Amino acid sequence: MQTEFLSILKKNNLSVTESRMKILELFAQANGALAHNDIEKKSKLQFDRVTIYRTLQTFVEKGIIHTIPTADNSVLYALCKDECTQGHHNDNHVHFICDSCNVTYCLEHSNSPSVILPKGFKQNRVDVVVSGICLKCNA
Amino acid sequence: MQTEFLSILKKNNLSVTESRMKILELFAQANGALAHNDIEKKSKLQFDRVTIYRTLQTFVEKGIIHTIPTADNSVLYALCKDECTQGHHNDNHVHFICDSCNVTYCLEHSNSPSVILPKGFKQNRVDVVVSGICLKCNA
DNA sequence: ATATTTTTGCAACATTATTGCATTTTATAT
DNA sequence: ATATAAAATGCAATAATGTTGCAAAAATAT
Repeated sequence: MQTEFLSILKKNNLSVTESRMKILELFAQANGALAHNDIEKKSKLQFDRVTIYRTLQTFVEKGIIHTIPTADNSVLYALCKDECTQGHHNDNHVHFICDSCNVTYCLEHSNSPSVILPKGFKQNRVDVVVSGICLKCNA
Repeated sequence: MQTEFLSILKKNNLSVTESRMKILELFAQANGALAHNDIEKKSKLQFDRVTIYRTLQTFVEKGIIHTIPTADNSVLYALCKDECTQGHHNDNHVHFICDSCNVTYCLEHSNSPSVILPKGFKQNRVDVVVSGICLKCNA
């Protein structure tokens, strides 16, 4: 596990630091997406707020994590799959937010459906966010 | 126009106040969605920031406007169509954010495609946000 | 082992959002 | 039309969130 995080950082030409390793670990442990605040709580007093902001920003730039749009103003982040590279995210999958437990899932195997746009509109990227009740809460 | 705003408020059992009328007007004038901050700027010094927060919140609750998810942390609001009622939004349409001019459109006639979820997940609502180049910027 | 580069923590600051309460405005009942 | 009740507003205080510069510390390269 640790070695996996290590190779992620190496692969992206990032220095291996305690905070980066820890934050990668938190994402791996989480069964869903994390907000900045979640990370802050889970790593209580371990490192500065600013470090978390900067780490998340770096990870997004490098294509290690991606942001998930939400209707409220919270910014969520989740681990990207291998196909993501710097400057190009391949997060063309559906995100699911559970109304009950509030966990956000990346549904890797539900590809975003294509949308028919009016004439003159050129599509660049599509985000699909479904909300409802997740597998666990439904049981 | 004024009478329309008035009936919207009446219909929702809301007192008719200057700020509410003005904010409805701003939404009607805008060719896209508005952020809290847009409203604050456009109504400079007319009313308090807090009033804007509260008005937006009330409008969302009543189903007069709806929020639009965005990948950055900004919260956008747009007028709902008639089918929306208190507690139930019917904003089942695609939102389009122009990467160039940053205007957000509600594409009323592009219905959100249905998404196939994994077993056990129950769908409640779908938000589709497409980004790209809009009609005006494309010309 | 040392020099260079990068990251971190701290402090200060900016922006965005929330709450309580007194005042004002709007709606209601006479 | 006026008095009363109900609701909305503005202000102040506070909280939460996000950003920047810079010195100290840690990681990498030589």
